[in-house]
Amino acid sequence: MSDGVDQSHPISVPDKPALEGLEQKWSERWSHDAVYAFDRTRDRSGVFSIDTPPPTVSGSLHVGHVFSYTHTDVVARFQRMRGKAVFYPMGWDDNGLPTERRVQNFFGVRCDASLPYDPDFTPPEKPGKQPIPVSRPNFIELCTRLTGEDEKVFEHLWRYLGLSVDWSMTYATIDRRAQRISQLSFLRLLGRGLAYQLEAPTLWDVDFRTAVAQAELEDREQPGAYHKIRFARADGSGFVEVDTTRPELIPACVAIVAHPDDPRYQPLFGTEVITPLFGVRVPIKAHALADPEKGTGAAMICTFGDVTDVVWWRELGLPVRAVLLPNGAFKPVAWGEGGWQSDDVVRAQVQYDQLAGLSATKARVRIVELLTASGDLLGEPRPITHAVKFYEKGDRPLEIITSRQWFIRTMETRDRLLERGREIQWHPPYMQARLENWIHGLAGDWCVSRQRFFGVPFPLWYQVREDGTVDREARLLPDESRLPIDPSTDLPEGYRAEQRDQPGGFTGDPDVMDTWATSSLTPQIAGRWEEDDDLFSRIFPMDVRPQAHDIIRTWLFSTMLRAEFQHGSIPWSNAAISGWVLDPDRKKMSKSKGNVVTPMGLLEEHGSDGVRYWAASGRPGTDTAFDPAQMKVGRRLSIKLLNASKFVLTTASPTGAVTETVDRALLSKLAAHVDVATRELEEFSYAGVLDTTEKFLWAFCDDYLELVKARRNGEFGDTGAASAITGLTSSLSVLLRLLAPYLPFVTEEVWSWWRPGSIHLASWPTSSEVLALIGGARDEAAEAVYDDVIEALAAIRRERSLQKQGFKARIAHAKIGWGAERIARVRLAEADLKRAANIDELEFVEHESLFVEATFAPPLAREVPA
RNA sequence: GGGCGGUUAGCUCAGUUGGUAGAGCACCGGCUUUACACGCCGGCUGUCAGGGGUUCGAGUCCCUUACCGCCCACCA
Repeated sequence: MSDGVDQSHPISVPDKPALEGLEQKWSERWSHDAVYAFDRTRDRSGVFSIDTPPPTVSGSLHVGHVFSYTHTDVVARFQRMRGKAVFYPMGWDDNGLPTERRVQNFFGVRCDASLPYDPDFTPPEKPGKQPIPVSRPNFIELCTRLTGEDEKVFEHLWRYLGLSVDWSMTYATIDRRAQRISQLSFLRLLGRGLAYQLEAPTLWDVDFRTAVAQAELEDREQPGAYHKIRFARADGSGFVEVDTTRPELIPACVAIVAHPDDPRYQPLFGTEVITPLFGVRVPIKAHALADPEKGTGAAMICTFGDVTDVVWWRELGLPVRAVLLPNGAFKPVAWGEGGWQSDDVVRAQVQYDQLAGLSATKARVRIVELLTASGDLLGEPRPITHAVKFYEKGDRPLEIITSRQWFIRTMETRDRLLERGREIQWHPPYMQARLENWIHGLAGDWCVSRQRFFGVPFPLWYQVREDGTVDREARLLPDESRLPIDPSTDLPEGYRAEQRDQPGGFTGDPDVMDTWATSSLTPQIAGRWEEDDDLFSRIFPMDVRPQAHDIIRTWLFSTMLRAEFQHGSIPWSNAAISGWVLDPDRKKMSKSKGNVVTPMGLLEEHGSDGVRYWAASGRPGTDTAFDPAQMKVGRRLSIKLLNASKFVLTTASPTGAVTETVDRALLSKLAAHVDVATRELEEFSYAGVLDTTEKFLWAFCDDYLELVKARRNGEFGDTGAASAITGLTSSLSVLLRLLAPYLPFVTEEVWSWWRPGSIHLASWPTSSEVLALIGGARDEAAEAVYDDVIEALAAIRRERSLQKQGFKARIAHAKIGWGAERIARVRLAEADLKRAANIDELEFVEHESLFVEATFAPPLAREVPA
């Protein structure tokens, strides 16, 4: 054999092999022996690099993680055995809102960015009723502390599952390196004009009080109601009726719009109406986005009720009349001289003051009362259900609020990214459509700033004018060598701490980056871009990005964007998209649905190999049902492997030339299987390979083992025995290595009985290695014999079953009828067949189709020892 | 409304370039057989979602309908 190991290693097979404890035993050994250490001396062509998804540590790991990370690990182990140096880091996504929320609840604190750092702060033992305000640096310390503990739990689970990660290369999305690279990349984009700051209407979560990006939206069906409102025409000639679901935004109304071809409104374009309650004159405008079918065909444009309002506002050149504060409450407004204009400022003030301070929901109730009283609400509100945009982590509908935010230019790069998407090999291929779909639907540049705390700060300051206002154009940028920096504590070059927030001084940018602004740089972070360029050149562009399909629009897309900007290339050559784990009732598994299956419990119950077996049977991109039955099957396969190995290795010598037809056939078939398996694994088709290899192993046990058992034990002489022993041990070695990526624990255990070193560093089997044992080529004649022998054996077994005879019952005389050619073939393995079928005398007769007659020896014969 | 998947045995799913429908689980029957009873042997199970077309021949290719799921859009 050419698996590159010492043949003289002593063999030691346990009496009662078992799976229990293998996870503990081997995960410790692998760690101790650094089996999965990345060899950074290899050049790019000798490396297989993986852009591991960093799991969110503030959530808990669930079955879905075990599922998809197993897929990646199978591929990693395959590539390692193929001889690649596998770059397989683990990252932790500990940055962002989920962590903030967890820290707030866990410690009972609240971040107040205006407070100074308190180096002696310790959180209370138990969180109090009132959250304690802490400074941003203190808050970040608490975040770091909590995520550090979470990460230990995660790492333990991953090791127990058997992920072949190089744990010395772990990163976190909030660690110094991730911060430095995020800030460095941002400054470079800023320098090239690819990042810019703009005051503009932005999607805004009023609870988190932050801007959010298009990619973080989701629609939710919400109850609402159409309110028919009348607007008096300014010339007194009647009313214009408008249906709205947001009557509370009437004070924010800046125009009425209808479709340019709508004959009902054509005569009115260019005229004015007066808003009810507030008496504001607003124009009637024409715009193609207005839908004559909706409501009355005339819509109220407010600043801002939804994203269409923003389009109308921009394209029609309308003024801003914003009423909402960042916390979602109606802001105070002064009407009249120097304030907002109205035909009746006294009334407007009286009406508006009843809304000021209220949330949108409460204001809606109040304004309906006011409109009813004034007679401007026509009829009853008509309840409807409609989709409303939410921040995916939020609880209240998004508002649109004008604020100053950082953006990364994406719109002009869209076509380039579509091309780049076609350079990537997608697994499965149809997932590429998700990316294209998303890119085609992009509505604007990527808003990357968040008004939060636990994230990567924007690395810059602004000058404060002598009048105390901030000059946003007078940016103070740090030297790249200082990164990472926190502008809330670090100082811009040439300034003193006392000048912070003082007239003539400076102030730090208060925002942090969107979590995807950091996550989009995982290849650069893991590969230590601009820190260890030698390493980076050996792993980038990476080989594969494994991820789920729901974050193609966020993580996959943004990573491609950053790689395009930073390197002018794709970030990886393959995208391996995993599906979800579904409940038995076909719903996505989630904690909120009360699926309390913990991964560790599963691993302990079914064994890591059993769980991995289930996971690896899920094909790329395909949602897979959570199925403990499959884990049991995997466990049985593992046990089978232990027992079959025990049988084979109990007599592992002397080996010799593979002379017997049955042995030659098995090896010939195995060689063909190895070729297919290798080709498919190169294409990430791990599930099919597991399926076919499992079937091969099962047939190996049930048929081949039974056929050669007696011969192996020496019943037909030394030559036949040596042939069988070579066939058995060689194919076992190959089968173990084929299964090693899937069942790393049990295969390692068996390997340790007879081979030195780890199976996971052994070479992947090749067909030439196997064929070398039978003269270097497939033996198709032997394979044909084998197929016929198996068919005959099955027929004999069927006959035995029909006669309700146990295996110990000897067949004194058997007659097989079959075609002449097939009889001739079976005769080439007659001795093996007779012994496997427990036949004393075997007679062949020519017959067009296969039949078997069996005369069993009298029951007395059962007592005769074989 | 646009896009993408899916629909095959009671369940979970395979079915490569068209060529007599498969596996595992479940179920039923038999078997203590020196690797394994966590096992072995055997058996039962189908209008391949519906309709139409191409073909000597369609689960497979084309058209169409229905249903399920996901992504996106719609939010007056």
